[in-house]
Amino acid sequence: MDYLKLLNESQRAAVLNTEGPCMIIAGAGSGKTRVLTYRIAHLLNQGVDPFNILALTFTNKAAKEMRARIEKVVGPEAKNLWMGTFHSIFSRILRSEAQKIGYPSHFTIYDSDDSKTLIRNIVKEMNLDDKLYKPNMVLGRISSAKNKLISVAQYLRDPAIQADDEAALRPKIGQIYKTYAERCFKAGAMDFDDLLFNTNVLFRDHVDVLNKYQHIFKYAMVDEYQDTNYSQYLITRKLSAKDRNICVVGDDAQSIYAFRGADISNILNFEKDYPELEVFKLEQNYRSTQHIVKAANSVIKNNKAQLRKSVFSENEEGQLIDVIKASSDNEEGKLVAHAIFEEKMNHHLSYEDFAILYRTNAQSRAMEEALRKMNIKYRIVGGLSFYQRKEIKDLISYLRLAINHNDEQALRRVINYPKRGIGDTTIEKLIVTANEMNHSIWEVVSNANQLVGGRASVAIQDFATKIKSFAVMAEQKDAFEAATYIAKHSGLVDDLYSDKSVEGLARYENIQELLNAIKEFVDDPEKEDNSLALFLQDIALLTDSDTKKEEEGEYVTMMTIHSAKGLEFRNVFIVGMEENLFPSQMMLSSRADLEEERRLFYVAITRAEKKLTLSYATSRYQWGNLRAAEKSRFIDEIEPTYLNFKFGDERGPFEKVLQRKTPAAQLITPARKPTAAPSYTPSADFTPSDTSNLQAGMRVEHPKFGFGVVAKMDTQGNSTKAIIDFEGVGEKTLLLSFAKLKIHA
DNA sequence: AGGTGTTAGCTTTTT
DNA sequence: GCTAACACCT
Repeated sequence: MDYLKLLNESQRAAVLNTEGPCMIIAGAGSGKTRVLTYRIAHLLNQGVDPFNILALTFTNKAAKEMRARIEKVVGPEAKNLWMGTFHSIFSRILRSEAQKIGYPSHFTIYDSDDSKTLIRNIVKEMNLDDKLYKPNMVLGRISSAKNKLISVAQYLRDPAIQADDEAALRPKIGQIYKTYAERCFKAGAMDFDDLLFNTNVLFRDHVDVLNKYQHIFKYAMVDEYQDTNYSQYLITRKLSAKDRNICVVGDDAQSIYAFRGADISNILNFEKDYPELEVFKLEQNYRSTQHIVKAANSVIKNNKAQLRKSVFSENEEGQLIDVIKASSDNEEGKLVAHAIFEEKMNHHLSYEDFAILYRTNAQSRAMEEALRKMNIKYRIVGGLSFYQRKEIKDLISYLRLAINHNDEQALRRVINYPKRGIGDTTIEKLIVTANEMNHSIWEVVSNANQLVGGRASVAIQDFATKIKSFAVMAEQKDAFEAATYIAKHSGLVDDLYSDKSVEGLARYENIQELLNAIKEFVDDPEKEDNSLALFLQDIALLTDSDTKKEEEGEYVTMMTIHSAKGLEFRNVFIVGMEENLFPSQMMLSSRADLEEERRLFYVAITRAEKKLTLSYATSRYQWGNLRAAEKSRFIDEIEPTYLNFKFGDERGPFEKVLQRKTPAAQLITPARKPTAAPSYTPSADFTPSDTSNLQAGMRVEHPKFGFGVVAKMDTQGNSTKAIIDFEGVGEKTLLLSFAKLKIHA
């Protein structure tokens, strides 16, 4: 196969330039993956050993695809490449070197749920205000510190950081970081950021290890380089310091992960680190029509911060970009569904040719409903992954605990599920004891006979024995046998099986599905290690898009724009083109944020090959409330010559209810204000009234919210809700059968 | 200790 | 419109 003939001049030059540092600036649709693929194939054909090539991607999917493509060119050799995400490659390396930095080789990887619960627990233990120290916020702060390689000690020492936290009225974040890190370490657990952070620690403190991997990775390639953070940048720099054969591929216009610590200056740093650098630019877009490419260019030129680059297309001019205006999110769904159906019929397409992209996962619902009504099959990428489901997490927690007894989050999850008489107070006690003695919780649990008195002691000892027996199974049997055994003997299967409700049945089936997945893993002939430990390692870094199997048949694909990066579809619909949604409200505060949002739009546009459609609605449900919406500024940034406006029903539900003289104030809930302390103190003699005859307009008193007026009553079946506008608090929806209300004449 | 129902808070995006 | 924590009851 003469792949060199399949490349244009600049692509070929990039492929042939295998020695020394190299940067490929690749515009959208310019054949970047193709270049990377052939570059690796070329290296292999020149006799480079696949074991000496490291290729880092951003998603498992991208890695898998690339490996498959290389395999087509060079054959099974491709299997031996070091190819994967930063997180998966370096967790693999960390496993084999774990002892050097004080971790067990079977360390657990905490997902963000684990991290957040742990932070929530710590905040509570430290008696801090959980309104101020929200897990998301605290974790974000810790995460960005780790991505910049700021250790706990440095964090506490740094006056600028401390001043920041104090100014934000959150001076204890450093302390939380400290406790969080200690607890993770004691639990033998690393979170996502630790995988990169600790890789840096490993390479910094163990030169021999660094040398070893420098020697292994003679050639390194990094895809989506614009999305790397400092921690990742430093890893690649260190690894390629010896041979300097590093090639990075990126497009600053598609940098959309700054929120996760990605730093565009890594590209600039790169030029400084390697003055002998060769730069290649891929500017011809082979994917999209001229209209689409030009529209994308007209959008991105509104950004100030960008590298010089001009993407062009020599494809057909193509159709104009349709803009659909709908009156509500439901109508938007309907119009999009119809448009898809028509396009498919008119052009004899498959549903596989269509993708619906949105800014937030929550937007998928309206689309789903509309597609279902039209009998159009769809598939959703992202959102809640299979491994995030409760019952799955429960079983996984048992498995994790069998492999790593110190895994605190797993232990807390299952120590009393199914119920075995170890209640909250007992668990509380265990934790306090563990913290006092500077032990992991497991150490307290497994020595319960000496450390814990009372009735619960026996239950705890039973639990410990059980876990130990699971560990034995995990060691002696393959993953499937061990997992099946654990599922049964933990009592989890019985518990689910006894629940005969529809949901209970679904949960039971999910457990079956997980066991099937483990069976598949065990049966894979290419795996030489079938252990449970390896299975857990494999799934810890999987995302939803990696999990879903390709189903039979034709499906419209739905996903967020972030997960669409790197993909292409013949017809693309970008929905929810509204102010405060896209661009997101949270990104309007700074120029940099807005520019990232604009790059995101650029990414979305350039996913389309032949036809692009944008849509927006003038009203939309958000958190169960109807809210007015406005056309996104991004639509106006596209040069109008490329646009074709279409309008749906001008008067949608929003306008209609408005005309039915319902006060607008009731329909449009203003953005949530910072909770102002209500100036109400309950009267001592508060006695609830009989509320069975409560009606709109009545004045009532609530022990917590104070005085208010009933705005609306809402009866559904046998439950009645009252929507009450409380003074100084705002609207609350209360279930009448439970709310304590006193009626004032 | 355990179960039930209530309520707050939330959504930006992902490894 | 959903989830996870909380409060109250048995």
